[in-house]
Amino acid sequence: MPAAKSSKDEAIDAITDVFREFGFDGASLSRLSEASGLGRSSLYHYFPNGKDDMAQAAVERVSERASELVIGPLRAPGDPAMRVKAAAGGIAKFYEGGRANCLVNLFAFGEAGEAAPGAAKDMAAGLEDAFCAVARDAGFSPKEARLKAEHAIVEIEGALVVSRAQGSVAPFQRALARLPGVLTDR
Amino acid sequence: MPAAKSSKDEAIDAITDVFREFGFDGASLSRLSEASGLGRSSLYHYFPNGKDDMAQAAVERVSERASELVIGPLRAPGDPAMRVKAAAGGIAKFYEGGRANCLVNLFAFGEAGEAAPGAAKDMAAGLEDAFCAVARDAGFSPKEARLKAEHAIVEIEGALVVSRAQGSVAPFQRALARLPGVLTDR
DNA sequence: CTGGTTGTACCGAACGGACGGTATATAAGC
DNA sequence: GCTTATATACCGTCCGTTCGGTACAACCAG
Repeated sequence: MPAAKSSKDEAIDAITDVFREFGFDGASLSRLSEASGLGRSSLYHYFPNGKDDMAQAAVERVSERASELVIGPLRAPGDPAMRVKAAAGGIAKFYEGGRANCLVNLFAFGEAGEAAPGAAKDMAAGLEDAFCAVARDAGFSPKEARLKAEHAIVEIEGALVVSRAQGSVAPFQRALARLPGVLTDR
Repeated sequence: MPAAKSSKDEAIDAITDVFREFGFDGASLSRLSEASGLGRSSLYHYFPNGKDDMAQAAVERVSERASELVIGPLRAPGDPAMRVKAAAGGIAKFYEGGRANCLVNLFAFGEAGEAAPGAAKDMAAGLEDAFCAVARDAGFSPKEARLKAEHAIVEIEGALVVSRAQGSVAPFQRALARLPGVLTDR
């Protein structure tokens, strides 16, 4: 099967972009409809529970990309520092070089139900686990590795906030450059 | 002057809390009215330009607190590392131990005009300048100090995001503990 | 092959309600 | 009486959601 993208599939891509740009509240049905090319009621055909369903689909889509781009490289064999460097490249792609926002941050506010923020949190937890495993491979104790993984997530989330506030991706790029040190240096 | 708090002054406190909890879009006039104890008309009496005025007042209020609690200690005389430790205590208070959110992050989304996000950005810039000065006192070049200051802001913003997502202030507390190292260690 | 049924994809219009904001009137303080 | 402050009622707009309905393909009975 050549995977012939369904129109729902394409809609999810568009919807995801809207959520990442405007957050949950800011992603109005009008915007979602326009971006996806589907009428309001068509959206409800695919997502019977409305915005919450759409947000959840967006998180799932984003989680898949995170798995491919970031967690994959982290789990690959090889030198931990090199794996982190590869993952940093994936992170840059994932966040469009620092221009895109993180759903974990975005869905923490607004009227989103429980499902989407929970799923976003799960995705972050998966990422932290992968960071943690790399730190352990670099020789750190489980406790140390867990802290280093948390530190890495903090740097990424913070860099996204700062980059967005300043309108420049430079802080994000610098944070990515720090990442190998954060995770593998004593 | 015993500063006899005006009713507008008290309203700003309440309004600020609402913005910090719900963000710009989430801070509806109903919520702002209820929290401040002022009717709609009174709010518009004090803030003729509506929500944008209120948001700007909130940023100003918050900036004052940041000056007292964080920038003040950073500018005090003494050992740089000690000054950072004192400032970390101020930051903890400022963010209610990690429970409160940062307006720089919150106002970067939603329908806020230009003024409030701009003012929030200015506050962050002031904070970064103060961090930068400490790093220079610790012996770093202007360029190095600037990067360290940015790094410090990144850690704080990121820690707030992670703490909020996880519903625990522990990541924030750990980031604060890292702060002296970030700013003064070679 | 045909006519009818069923299911899927999709749409525009409309709903009730909440939104940010305004107008007018009343009341209190100097 | 004038300014300041607050209440009531209302405005138009947009929100998320639902409704009624169309277009079309697939299936199935005769």
